Parts: sequence; structure tokens; C-alpha cells
Amino acid sequence: MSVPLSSSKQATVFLLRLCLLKPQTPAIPYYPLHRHLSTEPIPPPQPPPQDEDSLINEAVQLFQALEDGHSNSTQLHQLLFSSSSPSSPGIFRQITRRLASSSQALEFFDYIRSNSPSQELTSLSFTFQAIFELASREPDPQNKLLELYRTSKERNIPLTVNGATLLVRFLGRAERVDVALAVVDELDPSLKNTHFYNVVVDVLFKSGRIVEALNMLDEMLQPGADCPPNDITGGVVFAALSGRKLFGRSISDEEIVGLVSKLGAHGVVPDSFKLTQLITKLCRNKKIGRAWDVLHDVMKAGGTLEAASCNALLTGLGRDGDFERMNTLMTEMKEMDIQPDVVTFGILINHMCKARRVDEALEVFEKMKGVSDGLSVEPDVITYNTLIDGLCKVGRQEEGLTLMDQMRSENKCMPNTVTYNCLINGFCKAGEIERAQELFDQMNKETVFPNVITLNTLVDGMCRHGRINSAVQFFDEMRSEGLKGNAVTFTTLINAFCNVNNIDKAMELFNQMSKDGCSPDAIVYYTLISGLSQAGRMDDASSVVSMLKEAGFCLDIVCYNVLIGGFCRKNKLDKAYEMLKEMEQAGVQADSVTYNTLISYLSKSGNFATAHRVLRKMVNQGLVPTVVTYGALIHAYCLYGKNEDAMKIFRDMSSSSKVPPNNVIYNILIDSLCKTNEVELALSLMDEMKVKGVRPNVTTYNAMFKGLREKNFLQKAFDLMDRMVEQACNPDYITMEVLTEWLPAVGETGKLKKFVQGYEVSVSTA
DNA sequence: CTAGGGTTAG
Repeated sequence: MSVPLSSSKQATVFLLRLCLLKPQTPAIPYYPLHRHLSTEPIPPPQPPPQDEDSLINEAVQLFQALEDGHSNSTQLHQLLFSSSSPSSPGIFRQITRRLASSSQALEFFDYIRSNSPSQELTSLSFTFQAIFELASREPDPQNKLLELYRTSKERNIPLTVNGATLLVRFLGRAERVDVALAVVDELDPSLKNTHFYNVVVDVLFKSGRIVEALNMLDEMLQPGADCPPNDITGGVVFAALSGRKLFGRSISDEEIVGLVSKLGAHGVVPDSFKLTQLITKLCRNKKIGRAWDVLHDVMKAGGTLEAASCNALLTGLGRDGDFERMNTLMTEMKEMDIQPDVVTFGILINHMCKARRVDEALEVFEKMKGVSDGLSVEPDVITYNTLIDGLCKVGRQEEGLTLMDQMRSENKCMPNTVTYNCLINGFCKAGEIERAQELFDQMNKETVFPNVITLNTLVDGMCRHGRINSAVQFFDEMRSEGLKGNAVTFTTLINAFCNVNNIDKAMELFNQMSKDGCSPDAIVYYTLISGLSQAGRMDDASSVVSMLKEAGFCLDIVCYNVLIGGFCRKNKLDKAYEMLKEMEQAGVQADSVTYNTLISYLSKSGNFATAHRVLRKMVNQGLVPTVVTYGALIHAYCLYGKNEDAMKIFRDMSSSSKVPPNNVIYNILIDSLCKTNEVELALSLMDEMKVKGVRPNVTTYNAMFKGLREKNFLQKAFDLMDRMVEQACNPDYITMEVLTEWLPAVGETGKLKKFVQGYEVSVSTA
């Protein structure tokens, strides 16, 4: 690098070199890398050598005296500009730094310029930087710096990198991002360093200028770039990724993954906390693959991983049902010596339970406690609750109870409200309401306080097992003891009353809700609309729809389907079409259930042409006919005695459109064929079911028995009776009715007895 | 870690 010299003095040459050589020996050395960018200070000036120091002090005093009018300029002039003075760019900057204010410093700057017109531009740049530094420590630094920046431009003084950095930071704080960007453009590109880029990127992110920030980062991230990213760059970027955006667009998940990857290639990785935040965010946005990539980029870059980050990813993978990758990650954790914690095991156990793989969950549970391979992890109340819930959900509530005893004795871990809620739910679902109530009494004795979930669980249990009045009574008792219900309680009761067709009571509860200070949510409305539609009370359903809208809720697709189905059943096709039109206007797309409902009612009312037209529309909308679509048409053709048309559709669906018929489809056809005395054809369908692995159920057998009885095909009936027993398919009252009316009449009471016995045996072994 | 609703074919 060649340096134009204005003085022949050796010292000047030396100092000039010191100032200009970069980046190998920058005037301001590279700072140690701090973690916190915003507090990263401009480094303190190097103390000058002794003789220089006294010269600087003398100059400061002389200039201040000159300003105060106590002195003339001769002495200072001599000190600074005579041929014997060791004057240098560094010297002017040092003097400037010690002046009283930025305004005095500006005057000193002008003094130098007027007394030494041939002054090096570089020297002036550094002196001006010192003025910026002074201003930055004075009151109202932002406006002062903006003013000084304009002054520097008027006087054609190029910016130093540190001057520019200072300006960008303060202009950013003053929200003058455009001026800051002008500073960036103006700075000689060869002067730019990583620290400068870091400040610029930080300002851009904080002001929501994402595109500019990413472009700036791209410059740093180019392979072989002059200013590679450092840990501070990482701090700036990772803070921006997790920070909430108040303005500007946010950074897309793809951009996040790209940045982590590119920074990782430079050895810059987020700390454990930031990494965990990032992964959680990506998983919440259903970008599990992206989250996986981020974690593995950091792994590859050699960053330290903690269990928390892995736990975040495991949660996402679990929600995705991706057990394979969960296993892979666990293996990787082991390889990298990352100790799983109680949360890690909790996640594994939870997802195994949710997949109803409770025995495997119990294995993991034993493993975490086991001291065999190193550190054991103590299960906590959440671990126990997860397992107890898992056991209860698969009907193993007795084992759940055992586990509750175990947590008390082995781990001194006391059951809490959740523990009891899980068990109470387990016994309720199993229909053991008394046991559930016993547990409720027990928790009260142990002063584990029931909450609204306990209440709702018991109310639901009672309702589902035919004790609606007990449920209402229990609800009232709890309310008098201070445990209030919520929208869930009311939904449960409203649904229960709708199911027993007690619409008046359901409506009464709905009206009571608001009086009790419990505002209905959308689900309460949906439940009531469904109940009313099911009961055929479409006018009432419509008025609840109006109330729902008044309350600010919207109908969703399922609710529209319910209403359309209700109107169809009432033969109010015009109303059904009205709903269709309304949902279209509301931007709710009809789904296959909507179309199936219409097709079902059109074809059942004999309107096959319209049904097929709707079917074509369904396909045009990009929806695929389902087994229910075909079932509706097949059923209707059968009802109208058009077995051949039904069979044609049946052959169609299994061949061309690849919708395999299920037992409902076979049942419709077999029933219809038997009723029209085409029993042989029905039997061939039974054979086909066997070949295709479709399991007949009691409906299938009942249809066949009726058909076989008409033709008195005894042997075939015996064959089917044997198969029923083999398959442990329970006969129902229709089976028994048909067989007891038929077999004894033809002298086959023995076969009937054997059948019933076989059934009893199969029940006891099942 | 725990509680509520609604569709379509038999």
C-alpha cells in the first residue's frame, strides 16, 4: 500500500502508517469479540507515549485559552505546525478527544484546516471521527451526530470506518435508517469491517428492513468475503429471528434455516437458548423438517447442544407421529453425550401413550429409572400422570391406580389434581361411575382440590352412562360449594339432553348459561344446532344460527353440513341450496361430506339425474368421491329395485377409481340381493369379501340369514353360523329372531343350541 | 400431563 506523504518527518511517516495500514494493522485495532453487541464500546484510546502526552495536554490547554481569548495563536501554531513538531494525524485526533465539547472540537478542526491547508485528508477524517465520538457522549447525541454528519459532507471529509459505525448506530436509534443507509453507501468499501457490518445489520433488523439486512448479511456470508461473520453477527441475527416484528415483514422460515446453515459454515452458531426458541418456533409452524435441519446444522458446526433444544425437536416430531426420527435423534443424543432429562423421557412416554403403545411407554419409564447405564433420571409427577393417563385411555385404569400407589411409595411424589382427573376419566369411560365417585371422595379427603376439569369429567361420565339427572344434580352441588362450571360443562349437558331428544331441557340449559355468567363459545352453538337439526327442528336451528352470528361467531364447514343434512331430511331442498349459496359467499368450501349429503338425499328421493350432476360437480371441484359417495348411490339404486345399476357402480368403484368397498357397501348389496331372492349372488359377494379381506359383521350375517331362510338353504346357513362363531361376531336380537323362527321349524333346534353355546364359549375366550 | 361439539352410506 502506498501512502502519500506530506511531511518528511520520520515520526509522521510512522504515525501515518499506523493510521492507514489496514486491515493488518488498523489504527483502531480489532476488538475482542463481545457477546452483547449493543454495549460493545469503542475501545479506549491507546495512551500515547509520555512526550506525546504532554504535547497533547499542552495543545489542549493552548487551544482552550485561545478560545477563551486568553492567548493568541502563535504558541499553538508553533507547537503544532512548526517543522520541529511531531505533528501527525494521530496527534490531532488525540487532542480533539480531550477537548471540552464537540462544538469546540469542530472549531479545533477548522483551526487545523485553516492553519494547515495541505493537511492530509486521512488525518482530517480521523480528527472528525474524534468529533463524532465526543458528540456521541453529549446530550442529544442523535441530532448532534446528524448535524455533524452533514457538516462532514459539506467539508468533503471522508468517513472513517469507526466514524461511520458510530453514525449508523445512532442514526438507527433515531430511526433515520435512510440516512444510515446513505452512510453505508458513502463509506469506502475497502474500509468496511465485520464490526461495521454487524452494526448495520443490527440497525436494519431492528427497524424492520429485513430485505436490506439479509442482503447485507449475504455480502458477509459469501465464501472468501473480507468481512466474515463472527459471534456478534450471530448474536444480532439470532436475536432478530426470535424477536417479534413490530413493523416490516418477518423473516420466513426458509430464510431462517438458510441463515443458520450459512452462519454455521463460518462456525457461528446460536446459543442453546436461542436454538431452542428457533426450533420451537419452527415446530409450531409445522416446519418439522426445517427444525430438524437447523438442529443438525448446529451439530455439524460443532455447537454445544443441550437437552432442551433436542426436547423441542422431539416434541415437534412426536406431534408429527415421526417415531423413526425421534429414535434417530435419541441415538444422536447418546452419541454426542447429551444427557436426556426428565422432559426428554416425558416427551417419549407421552407420544408412546398417545399412539396407544403404553407397554413401550412403560419400558421407557423403567429405563429412565434404571441405573444400569450411567445416570438415572427421577420421574416426576408429570411423568406419572402421563403414564396413568395413557393406561386409562386404553382401559387399564386398574394399573393406573397401582401406579398412583407406586408414585407415593417409591418416589414420595404426591398425586395432584391431574392424577385424579386422569383416573376419574378412566373409570368414567369404563362405565364404572361409582369407582370414579370414590376417587372423587378420596381426593377431597386428601385435600387434592377438584377443579372444573374434574367436574366436567364426572358430569360427562354420568351423562354417557344414562345418568343425566345425577349429572345435573352433581353440577348443582358443586356450584353451591363454589366450584363453577364453564362452557364445557354446559356443552356436555346440552349434548346429553339432545341425545335423549330432550330439546327443551337443552334449550333451558343454553339459556341458563348466560345467566350464570358463562358466555357460550362456538362449540356450544354448534352442539345445539346439531341437536336441533338431528331432531328435525330446523326453524329452531336457524334461530340459533342467528344468535351465533350475533355473538360474533361463524359457521364452519361441519356446521353447514349439519344444517344441509337437516334441511334435506325435512325435504327442504330449497333451504339446503340456500345454505350452500350462503357458505359459498362466506368463503367456506364445500367438502366431500357436503356433496355426499346432497347426493344421498337426491338419489334416495329418486332424483338420480341430479345426483349424478352433483357428483360431476364434486369431481370438477377437485374432490374425490369416497366410499360414502358410492354407498349413497348404491343404496338408493337398491331401494328403487335397481340392483343392476347398483352392481354396476359397485364394479366401477373397485376397478377404475380404486375406492375399495368396505363392509357397509357389501351389506347394502347383500341385503338388497337377498330381499330380491338373488341369494346365490349375495353368497358370491360373501366369498368376494373373504378374498378381499373385508370382515362381515352382524348386519352382513343377518341379511344373509334372511335370504337363506326364504330359500331354506340350511347348509349354507350352518356354514355361516360356524364362521360367525369363529370370528367371534356377536349375534344380535335380529340374528336370534331369524334363526329361532327358522331352525326349530325345520327340526334343527340342536344346531341352534350349539350355535348359542359356541357363541358363549367364544365370548369367554375373547 | 387432565375435560366439551357437529357430517355422509348399513
